[in-house]
Amino acid sequence: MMNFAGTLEPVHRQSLDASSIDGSVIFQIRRTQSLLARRFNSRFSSFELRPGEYGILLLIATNPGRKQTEIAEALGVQRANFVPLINALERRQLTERRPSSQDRRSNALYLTPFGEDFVEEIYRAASSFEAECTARLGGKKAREAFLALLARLAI
Amino acid sequence: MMNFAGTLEPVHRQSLDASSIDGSVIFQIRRTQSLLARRFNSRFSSFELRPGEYGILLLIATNPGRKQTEIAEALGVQRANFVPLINALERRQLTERRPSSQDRRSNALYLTPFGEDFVEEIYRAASSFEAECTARLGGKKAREAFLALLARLAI
DNA sequence: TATTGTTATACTCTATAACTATA
DNA sequence: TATAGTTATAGAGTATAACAATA
Repeated sequence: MMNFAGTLEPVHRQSLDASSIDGSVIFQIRRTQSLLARRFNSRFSSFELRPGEYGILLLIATNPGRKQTEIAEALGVQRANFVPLINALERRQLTERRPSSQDRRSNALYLTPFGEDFVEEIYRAASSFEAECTARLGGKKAREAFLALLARLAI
Repeated sequence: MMNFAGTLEPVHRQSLDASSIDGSVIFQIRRTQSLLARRFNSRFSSFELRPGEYGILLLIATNPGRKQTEIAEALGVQRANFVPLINALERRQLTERRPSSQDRRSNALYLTPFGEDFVEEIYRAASSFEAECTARLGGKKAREAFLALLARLAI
């Protein structure tokens, strides 16, 4: 057969030949993303927090008072799927909805004081997680290069 | 608040400030992977083929006669979840299970002749998809660098 | 008419436990 | 006793349609 780095021939050895998928951007990004998500979840298991929920908290922290649709869109989550996520955070007293003064259709989202403390705490854990990623990548320059390549792919 | 590139302050402007998640490896790889998967699926919609199924076909093509567990493990899929995937491919006459001669517990996996033709066909589509990724990344050197960075992250 | 939040629903992907038949 | 394949099940994540309240 073939791979994406060049040509290929059939193989039948002791160890399985995975070069056809190892050289593929779509497969490798899928595998690495999946592994990183598992790593993140196990690291944050004590906080009972998934990457999506942490993203919501971060975005509300840096953008208090925005409506649900705006936060959801920035995260790439559809507004219908955002509802149970924000419900769970609200049930844990981390966030609150306040009726918007300008538009009575929308909810303005805020962190509670407890939520603020919580975000500060998990931010430290997230920073160390990101620092570990930076180390694996090979330093700050490699990290910037990696983020730039991800951004180019996503255009 | 803060982001992973440096320090941050609260913001409240017209457009939402997403720098806290845009500078994060875990969020950016998640977003890009999700976007690429959607792009792949829409590109391959005529083949009714998802990335995982295409991966199975590629691996069987390059490693005919291997047992299910080996193919599943190479893809990072658990053997329990592999069963419905290979069932679907077999129902479409793309692959077949043959009883192993050495070990009657295991199934040796093969492409059917029709499956061989099918893989050749979708390989052309996949190659153009990968070529498009290469172009977005900025050329072959950038692609190699990107795959190397993904591999470092996954260690 | 269009938008915000919501409910309901469905499909994929992933994770775990337990069963059977073989080894 | 361990392994290969299978079944069942449950949890995330994601997608679409439709509704009420409001613009």
